[in-house]
Order: sequence, then C-alpha cells, then structure tokens
Amino acid sequence: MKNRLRELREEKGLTQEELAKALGVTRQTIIAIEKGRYNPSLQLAFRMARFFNVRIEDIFIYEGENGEGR
Amino acid sequence: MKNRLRELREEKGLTQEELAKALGVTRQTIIAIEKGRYNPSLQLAFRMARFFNVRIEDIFIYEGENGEGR
DNA sequence: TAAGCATGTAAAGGAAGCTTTACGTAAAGG
DNA sequence: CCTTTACGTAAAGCTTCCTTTACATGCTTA
Repeated sequence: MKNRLRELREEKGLTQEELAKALGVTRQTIIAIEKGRYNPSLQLAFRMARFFNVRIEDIFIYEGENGEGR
Repeated sequence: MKNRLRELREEKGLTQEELAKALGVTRQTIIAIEKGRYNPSLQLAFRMARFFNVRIEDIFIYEGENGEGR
C-alpha cells in the first residue's frame, strides 16, 4: 500500500515532529509510515484523514492483494 | 469506533464464514470485528470497502478521540 | 433424538503497529 | 568551529490484530 503522507505533510509545511504531535503519535511512527515500513492502524488513518481534511482513500492507495501496480 | 459490518453482511445474505473467505481472513476475525472487540487493519478495511463497494468511512464510524459521541 | 448450520466464547501463539531511547547524518546559521 | 533543526536508523518491549484449535449454544429439520 502506497501513501501520500509526506506529500500532504509538506503541503502544510509541517515537520515530522509537528505532524506526530498533531496526530498523537511519535515521530518514529510518522517516519515508518512515510517510508512505507508499515501501515497505520485504522484509527490512526482516520485521524490523518480528519487532520488533512481528506478521505482515507486520498492518503492511502490500496493496490489490491498483489501489492503492486507496476 | 463503531462499524456496520454485520449490517452490510446481512444485506448481502452472507454468513460470517462466507464473508471471511471472501475477505481472506478467518471467521474469528469477522466475529471479533462485528462484536467490536477490535478494529481491522487498514488493509482489511480496504478489502471490506472494496468487497461491499462502499467507502471505508461508510463501514467504520470514527467518533473522535474520546470514543463517544454522547 | 440426532444431525447440521450459524453464531458465539476462550486461550495460546505469531505478526504488525507503536513507543521509548539512543545514536547518526546533513544542512543552515551564528 | 559549534549549535540547532530536520530527517534517518536500530533495537527492545508492549499492545493490537489475526490465526488456529476447541468447545458451547440455539435453531431447524429429519
């Protein structure tokens, strides 16, 4: 699953730390998700969507089971 | 976080087992989520949304941090 | 009664998400 | 040079998600 977290964050001119604080998580969590190391919980995805004022589907791009859209 | 999984499943006339199979999880997972014991991963939420042809936000109702909209 | 089906509970174990702490690197400014 | 700021890695530990196995309950139907 891909995501546009970094993109959205930078559009708002926020640092990872500021975003982390706004979402109630640590900076490590933001880094891991931006880097695609893992996906957020559904809860956190909702908080992100609400924060950026978009739909979950606008942040996270689910490509189907095979993982890839190459 | 509340969800309308059971409602959507029954609209389709599916058993928990059939839905589980369609989503690639076990029946226990369906039960746990329908009963609100835990939330699905973002991945699974996407598969559900795709399966029922709705948005994630139409299945899962996020009430904010405080858990409640009382 | 018995058998089958759908739903439920419980518990143990593994995988994924998140935190905490610590350290590394690069750029910008004094 | 030194300090600060932002980004990054790594590892240990806890919590949440999910699986596997087993058993229980209620309903239907033979």
